[in-house]
Amino acid sequence: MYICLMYSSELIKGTLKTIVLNLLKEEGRMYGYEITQRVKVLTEDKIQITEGALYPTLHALEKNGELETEKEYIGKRVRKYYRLTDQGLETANDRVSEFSDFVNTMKFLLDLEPRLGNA
Amino acid sequence: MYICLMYSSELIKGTLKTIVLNLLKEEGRMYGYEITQRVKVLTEDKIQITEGALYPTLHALEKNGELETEKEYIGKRVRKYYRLTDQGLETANDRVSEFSDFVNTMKFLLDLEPRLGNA
DNA sequence: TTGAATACATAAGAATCTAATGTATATTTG
DNA sequence: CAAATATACATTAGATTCTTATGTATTCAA
Repeated sequence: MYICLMYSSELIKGTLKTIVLNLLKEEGRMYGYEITQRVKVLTEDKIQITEGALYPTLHALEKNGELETEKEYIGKRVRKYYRLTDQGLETANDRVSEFSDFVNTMKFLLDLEPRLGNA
Repeated sequence: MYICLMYSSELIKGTLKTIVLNLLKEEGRMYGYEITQRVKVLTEDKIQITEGALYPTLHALEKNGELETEKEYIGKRVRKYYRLTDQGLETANDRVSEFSDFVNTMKFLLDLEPRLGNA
């Protein structure tokens, strides 16, 4: 019996943007460190986003116009909150749809279940 | 409405080994070019494995003892058939289980459906 | 007061893929 | 029958994305 404590990084690759965009869609706004902790808790430690992976991704999404930021000071410590732009919301929806479609195709390919109708 | 002709390469990354190992598990033996064509047909062109991605992966899996090969000549043209070793079969099963588990976690995380019991 | 947690950031290197290129044989089509 | 397409292997430069490590600084708990 196969028990998985944490997914291979290989498997998670490429889903980081999808996860981040969707979390921001649900939560409204979040800051980086908060995202890493939220994902860790929600996935029972199976997906652990490192800061070295997250921050460059957030910066890239912001540069690309999907996210906008506002800084807040908690005492002397700065916190950078991210929220979706209109374009970011579109991208979030597209990414989740694409992932859902992809999973459907993969399940068919891996013979896990018959293909559902999503042509 | 979101229509997807082909998944972003980002999303597919990391699933190549899983796909290859599982196909070989189902088919017994296949050669490289055959794998690319089979995946293309089975996924209705949504996943297209390039040879530049496939051959290095096959070589790595062979080097790692997951696959073994036999050459066959079709006329003058060589064909390299791959099949799973015992270890490769184990890996294939693990990879598919891991993917299935991962999808379950992702669906919960993306709020697509409640988490199923696979702790 | 010292270690852990919070919170940001970057950077070198690894892994994996894309796109291009190369070689050669076989088949189809005009 | 010549030319284009398909079959079948392979490698390589470059891009992307991630891991691991490091750096800075504040806040909180022991």
